Amino acid sequence: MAAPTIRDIAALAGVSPSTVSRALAKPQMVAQETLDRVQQAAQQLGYQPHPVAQSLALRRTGNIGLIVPDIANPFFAPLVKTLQRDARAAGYSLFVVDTDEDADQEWELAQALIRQVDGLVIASSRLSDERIRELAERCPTVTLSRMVEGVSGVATPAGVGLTQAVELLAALGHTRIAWVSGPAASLTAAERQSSVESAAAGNDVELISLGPFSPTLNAGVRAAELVRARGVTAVMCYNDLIALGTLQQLQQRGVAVPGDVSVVGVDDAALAVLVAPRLSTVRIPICAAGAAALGILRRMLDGNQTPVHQTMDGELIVRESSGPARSDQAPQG
Amino acid sequence: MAAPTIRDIAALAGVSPSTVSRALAKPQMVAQETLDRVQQAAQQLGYQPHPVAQSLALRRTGNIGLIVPDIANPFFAPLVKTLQRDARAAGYSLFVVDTDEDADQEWELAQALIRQVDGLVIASSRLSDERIRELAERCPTVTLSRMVEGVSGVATPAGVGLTQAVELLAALGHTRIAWVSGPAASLTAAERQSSVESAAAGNDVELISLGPFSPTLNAGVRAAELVRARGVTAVMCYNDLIALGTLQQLQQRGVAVPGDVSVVGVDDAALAVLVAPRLSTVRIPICAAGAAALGILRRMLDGNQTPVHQTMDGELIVRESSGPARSDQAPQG
DNA sequence: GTGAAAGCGCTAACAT
DNA sequence: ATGTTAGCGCTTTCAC
Repeated sequence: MAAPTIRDIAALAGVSPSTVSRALAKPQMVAQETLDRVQQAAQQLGYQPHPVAQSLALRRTGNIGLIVPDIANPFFAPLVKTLQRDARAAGYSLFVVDTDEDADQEWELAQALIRQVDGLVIASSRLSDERIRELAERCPTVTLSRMVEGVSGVATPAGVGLTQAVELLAALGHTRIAWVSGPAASLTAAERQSSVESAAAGNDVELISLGPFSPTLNAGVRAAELVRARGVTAVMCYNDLIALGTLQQLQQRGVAVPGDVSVVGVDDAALAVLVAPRLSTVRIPICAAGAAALGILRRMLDGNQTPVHQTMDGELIVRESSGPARSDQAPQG
Repeated sequence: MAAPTIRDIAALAGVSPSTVSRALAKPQMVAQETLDRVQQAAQQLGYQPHPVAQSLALRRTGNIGLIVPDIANPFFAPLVKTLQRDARAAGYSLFVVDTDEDADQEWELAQALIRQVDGLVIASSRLSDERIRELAERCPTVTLSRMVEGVSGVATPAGVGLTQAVELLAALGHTRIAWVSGPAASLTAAERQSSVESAAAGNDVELISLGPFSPTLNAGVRAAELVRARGVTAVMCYNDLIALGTLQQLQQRGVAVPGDVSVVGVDDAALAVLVAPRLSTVRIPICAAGAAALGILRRMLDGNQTPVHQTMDGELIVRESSGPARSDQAPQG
């Protein structure tokens, strides 16, 4: 019943435990004949190496950790999936941790995680630069959608795409645009907001900032009411979830999209094409960026110590939720 | 730079390593004064116990494993999230593994996982009963949305809700209904199909079975075309993802939902309320069932060995994607 | 109440 | 090419 150990198979094969270890890990270091005996014994006993013991001896867990704010967010879910696959292909297991978008919890979890993994990918962290640096000192780390000086990272700024979005809306005749901002604690949110602000300024559009909002559907529903009250003809949202909630609620209220108001999101989550009208959005290449982050991490684990920074810009995907501004718009106060 | 060990803090506190271990794990077993010294030393050095070493010594990892077919599936994502939270609250970490809906990979991953966790929750497994039993023998296991004799599990059959759905559609005048079936390899798919079949038989409705289809949006898009060709007035789908794909594609093709055809899914994923019309669907209480499974698992880890079986039925949630059958429907061959 | 010693299952020098 | 020894960091008898 108890799982067989390396000693059991050593006994059965009539060799020493270390020979078994060698035979299994480095077959070419042992005589063919011994190899056969060992393999046969292992086979016979159904031997499986004990990863915990290996970890302790090797000082290497074979795990890599991934910290995300919200696994259930359709933006992060595909990231988790690709990273798990990529990690596995590289011989690692992925240990995923969901922080519930809470900085303190993120810190706690990271602390715990750090000892059980060989490296860390931290996506959209809410941690301060100092704390991230502290983690990075104790464990090879690469940040995703966040850049910290001295720590490897892959940034995925939405700025380019957001500017494209503002330009598009301006070209379509929108002069007053609402911006539904993200969580106050999120750096990404701050970044996106300032991108939109400067794009608006540069395109002569008046920007009405609403929020902060948590990055959820429900928040979007709430946002929709505020948007309606402001009488804008277009609304840009911190992310697709908010945008979809807004979109849905606007329609519920009889506001036509894009007839009465245009809606633009950020992320290009899978559901963006699922709603009617399909959502125009700034696509963030999160999976590609995640893969890049993993690549950097692997290089670090192979000894390359110098921090690497990389940037992958988002771009606007125009779909049906954006259109020309209503010309018969009610006058504003 | 290297993390402090128990010996470092022992040295600093002027006691032996074993005392440190006791002080940290069982404070009441050491003198108050020693306790203080140890705690202070630990504090000072920023000591964090090494979970891998603890695991090896304690023969207990503090992890529980969760195997899901697809993390990115909006049906499973919330499950992962709740389980992670619940597990953490109970002092465990959750190790999640995505099998990509592949039985072989599931087997491989399970094998690897089993040694790194104290217990296993397997959701919607594609494994054979024998293999699940084999896993259960080696590691406390509870199945979710699947029942295997001799292994604890929480079932979430859709049968009740599917029957309600067929009854509803029949009452609304639908006499020919399409069933878009799930993956051939999935037991859940087989179960649901037979539930629908008997409900159809019992309600005098003709059932057109289509498929198998993979449980994805894209599959639903394909299914929509088949559905159209069959000239039915209602379609029930293996899950919400397929249903949403179908819904979307039908509308794209100018087929009104529910005016021309009614659409019903299974799961009640978060997006079901996000599309227009909102999707009528059989709600599967997956999070509650997951929590129950975790509860059972914890009891097993606390020594309770006898297998527990539990069932949580799905129920129909009626929304706007289902309505009366068209009366002017084209005659069928 | 505390320390010494053994051991969790494996790997890695170091001998031979 | 193989066995012996020591050790990864922690816990736990077993003495004292």
